[in-house]
Amino acid sequence: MSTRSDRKGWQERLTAHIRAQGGRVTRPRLEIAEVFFGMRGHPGVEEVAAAVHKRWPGVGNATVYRTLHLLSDAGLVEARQFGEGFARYEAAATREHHDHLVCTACGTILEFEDDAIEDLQRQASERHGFLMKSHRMEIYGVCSKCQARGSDGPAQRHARPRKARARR
Amino acid sequence: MSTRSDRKGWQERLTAHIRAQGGRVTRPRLEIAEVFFGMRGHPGVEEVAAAVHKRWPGVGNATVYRTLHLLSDAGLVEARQFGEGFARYEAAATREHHDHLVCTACGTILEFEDDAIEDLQRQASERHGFLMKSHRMEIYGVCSKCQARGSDGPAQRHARPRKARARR
DNA sequence: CTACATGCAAAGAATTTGCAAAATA
DNA sequence: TATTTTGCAAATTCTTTGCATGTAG
Repeated sequence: MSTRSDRKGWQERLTAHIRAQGGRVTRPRLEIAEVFFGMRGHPGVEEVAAAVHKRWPGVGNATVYRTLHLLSDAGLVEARQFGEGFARYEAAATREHHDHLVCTACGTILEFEDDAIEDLQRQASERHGFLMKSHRMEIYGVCSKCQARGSDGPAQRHARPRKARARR
Repeated sequence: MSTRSDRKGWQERLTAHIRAQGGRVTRPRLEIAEVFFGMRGHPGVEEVAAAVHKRWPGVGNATVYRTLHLLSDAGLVEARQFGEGFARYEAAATREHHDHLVCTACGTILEFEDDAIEDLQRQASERHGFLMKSHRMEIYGVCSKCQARGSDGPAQRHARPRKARARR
């Protein structure tokens, strides 16, 4: 059953959300959403903005930030923090809930779900009197490809953030 | 057994680490470590700096940042990201491993450990061919006190970061 | 027409870095 | 004394905001 926001419905869902707030369904908003939902992976704002500019030059970065927030408010998108010092976004509610496996060597991010862990998290919350609202979990390690390739090396995530490739 | 870095050993461990790098055991470094290990909770750099200044005015913030990194390299401290847009630190290796329960109403951070979850995380990693190096998990919700007090409200963590109380 | 949205540039916040002066070994 | 550190301020990086102009409804 149902809290679906798959590749089809974002248009209507977004329009509904905007109208509900007395807002306006504008060209840039639709363009940015269009591009975002066409992307794979967990792009950062910068990546989204670049993709948008490729198809619709003239759209300002501030609007990309603002629209991503809008999509987040609409529940169509979720912000993630992988400890890199900037936010990454992903389409929301693709599945019930999922966590991430982040390869510290190549940066690949795999998604996975585990109901047993979900249950234990809920139990742990209750054990401490918490009313669980949400949770996040990331496992950092080396993916099979990098293990085979023997590259345990670079792309240090975790710990000391804000240093990932500079780009200005 | 033994990867202990409790209230006693940080002095020697830090000194050893510094000397091993051909570095110097300086006044500010010891002062900052002293203050940090005397603090409770998961202070952000700002809080650490404030506490340091109270006892040793004249220490620059840059040095606090640099020393916290040093402590991290020495394995005495761990950086955490609770999605607030800034890093929090905690003394490392107090226990085997633990996760966090973050109250979205009052900001309290509780620690807990759960071996069963640890096991499942390892299993999930293996299932996807990952060599797990580390992992982090946070549960966001409302703590018992806030539930009783009926405050589900403010202190929005998660999602839209970088907006938490401004202080300059 | 009128309120909301956009773009641009400036403002902010957290963190890093350059450099001359200070301190350690 | 030779280097490493420190402090301060300036620079960076990501994100938010102010404001004049553009535009959906």
